[in-house]
Amino acid sequence: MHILDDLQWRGLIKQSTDIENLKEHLSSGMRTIYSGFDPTADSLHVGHLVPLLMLKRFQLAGHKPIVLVGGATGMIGDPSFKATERSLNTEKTVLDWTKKLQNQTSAFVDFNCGDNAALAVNNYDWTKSLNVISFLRDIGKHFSVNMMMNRESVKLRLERDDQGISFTEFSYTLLQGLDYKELNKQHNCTIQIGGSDQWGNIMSGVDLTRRMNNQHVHALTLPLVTKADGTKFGKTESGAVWLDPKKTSPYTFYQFWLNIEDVKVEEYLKIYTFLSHDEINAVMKEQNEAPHLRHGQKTLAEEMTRLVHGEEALNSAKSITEALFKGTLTSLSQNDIQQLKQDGMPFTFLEGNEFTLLEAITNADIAPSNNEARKLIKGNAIALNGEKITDAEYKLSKENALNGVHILKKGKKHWHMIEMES
RNA sequence: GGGGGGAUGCCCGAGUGGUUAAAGGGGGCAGACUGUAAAUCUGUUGCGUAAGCUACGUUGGUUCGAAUCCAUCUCCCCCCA
Repeated sequence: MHILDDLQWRGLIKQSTDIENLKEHLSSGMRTIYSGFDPTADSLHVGHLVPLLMLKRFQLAGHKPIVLVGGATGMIGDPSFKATERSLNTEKTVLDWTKKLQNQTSAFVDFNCGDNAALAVNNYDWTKSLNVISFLRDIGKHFSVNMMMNRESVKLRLERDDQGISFTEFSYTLLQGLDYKELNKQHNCTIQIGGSDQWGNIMSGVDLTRRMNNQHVHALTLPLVTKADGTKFGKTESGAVWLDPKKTSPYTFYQFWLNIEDVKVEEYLKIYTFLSHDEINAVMKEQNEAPHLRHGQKTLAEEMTRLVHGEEALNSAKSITEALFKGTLTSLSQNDIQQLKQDGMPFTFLEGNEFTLLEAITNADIAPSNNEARKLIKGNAIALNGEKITDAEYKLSKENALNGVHILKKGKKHWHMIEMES
């Protein structure tokens, strides 16, 4: 099967330059393909995973991926579809984040497989020595401001009467355009992929490469992944779902996928996993026959957790899930509890040997204030060691603990372990 | 350089001297139903047990009383040059 047909089946193609041409281009040799990631935070999140895994898909199909981390573009800020101007991060921050993203991205493609081994680059390398005059003369001359202003991606910023756009952000697309042109020159890169919001920036590169390198290169964008309600995918109540286990624990990560809405399971299996068509069809057959068993969600959660955090972390995540949602808390052994703690269940140690429920909740940061904690307790939202408690003054001590700890549950699925002095 | 508009709670947004901890919507959280799903319905959403305290860009002022009036500063937007 041609890689493009597979991608099409997975719903991974949104827009592209002449698709027949691109298909032929991919069939007729090993191609070099790139995608860029700007350091806008100290970790990637599940949204970044789509293009990153796409690079991997191309690598598996025999092509050579380049993972670009935007040390330079990250200094400027991409205005595409952003409603407001962003404040600039300091040079030190960007540098720090750049390093972190470089480490993260390298886990998803193979840098050691011969001819089509992946390459990691940083656009800071070819922009740092650029001087203003040559940038404006050599690069800037190829861009029409009229055209740039017509871009859908900056329309919001040009039309809203309470928002503007700085020259800094407006110029962003020139830098990204330059990246493509450079990678084409240095590595004969002929395909760039990115989210559909990147179409404009990618086209800047396609145009610039044609003008400066006299090369016709390709562009391919991926659809924006959304939730069932149409909003952006990858957010939970506590923010983005990060790939960094220190920011989003493997257990939380696993749970995130396990909680996917039914109507989205098939879509995400196709977009995010490397399961074959047959495997996905088989999973969905089971899912549709018995949706309440959530075989689809389970498969998705397993595949993703294994991919991002590894087999061991997956097993931990599964065992916590098992203990919390299947068994009864009172049956947990001392060992199980140690395991839960190790596997990343939120944990707080309290100094003292007796606390009211209210104190325990606020001290463990389960609620931001006493007021909030009271509301939760009154609202029947708190369970202690498996039993609902509605008395804020209920006393927690060593005596009524489970093997030395208290396990608090807020709502349906937020757990917290509390240990106190003996 | 000149002229005009604006800054309100997580976000959008109403409010133009007291009944405003601040309408409405979104989002969040929680409850019911369920399958750790979706949809729906309900409650809640500054801090404080409470009295009360702190809040409407900054600082100061007018007033018995200000998010609302005046001055100042900061920032943003639009138009003209």
